[in-house]
Amino acid sequence: MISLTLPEHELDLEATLFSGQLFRWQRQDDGWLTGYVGTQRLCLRQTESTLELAETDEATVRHFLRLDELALGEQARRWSASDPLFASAWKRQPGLRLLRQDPHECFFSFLCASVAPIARISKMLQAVCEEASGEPLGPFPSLEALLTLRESQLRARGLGFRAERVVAAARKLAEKPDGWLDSLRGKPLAEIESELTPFPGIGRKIADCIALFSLDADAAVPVDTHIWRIAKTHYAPELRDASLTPANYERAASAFQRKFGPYAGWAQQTLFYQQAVK
DNA sequence: GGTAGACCTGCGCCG
DNA sequence: CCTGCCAGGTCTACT
Repeated sequence: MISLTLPEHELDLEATLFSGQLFRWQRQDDGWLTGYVGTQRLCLRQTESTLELAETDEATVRHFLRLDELALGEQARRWSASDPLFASAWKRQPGLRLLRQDPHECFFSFLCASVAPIARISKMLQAVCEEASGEPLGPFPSLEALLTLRESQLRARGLGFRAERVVAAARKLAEKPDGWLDSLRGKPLAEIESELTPFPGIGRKIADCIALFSLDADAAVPVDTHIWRIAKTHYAPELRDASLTPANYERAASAFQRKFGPYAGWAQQTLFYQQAVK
């Protein structure tokens, strides 16, 4: 087993894993948390400023948690100094990081996420895994396995109108070259959005979730109903009586990006958490 | 460019 | 116990 010591407020593992970025991690006995990044199983536990790893190599964990890429504590101090709303959200819940997920799982996770609470998203994804691979809690099924799924089968498992989208999106993804989704990592956000939104069931919000949570687009701000409300009341008051049209989505996201800069997506996650999860 | 409806379902929630 | 509404949106048909 490996132990890492982290600076204070650099990571709150539990809050991070259950902040609605991903939906299939499990709480085990003794405080261990387990989940997959691609086919690799991770087993993590945090006690105060110590992070313990089991069954897992350190490099994989650092890459997944993005530990060496952003000194979150310092960044949060600067954001707190310039914004009272962020300051209060961070004070209540420091250490909320963004993770680097497997784009494949992230793609299908957020395809299932529209108008569903987190508990239901988890349940739907577990059903998808069980139907495609027989293992509800195993690694996320490959595209080949997902291609065997039928809409009727997924509807019977509670996916609702998302069932058709999952089947159609998998088919469309299969037409792309191998590794296409991974190759989007690091591309400009606008390019990622224009590549993803043609997929059935993927609009701008879900494209931004995939970009932010798995493709390193740190400035992406997925404007859901909660972030929209925060934008209207705090960062873009001129939108107070507006509705969430595509043009206003852009204005809201831009307001966050002006306020928080190239890592606006990270700030957004802390604000979102206070509003929607906790 | 913007508005209105439809679309599945729930260890759901409130009255 | 039951109706009605809401939940991390997207898409389509209209104005």
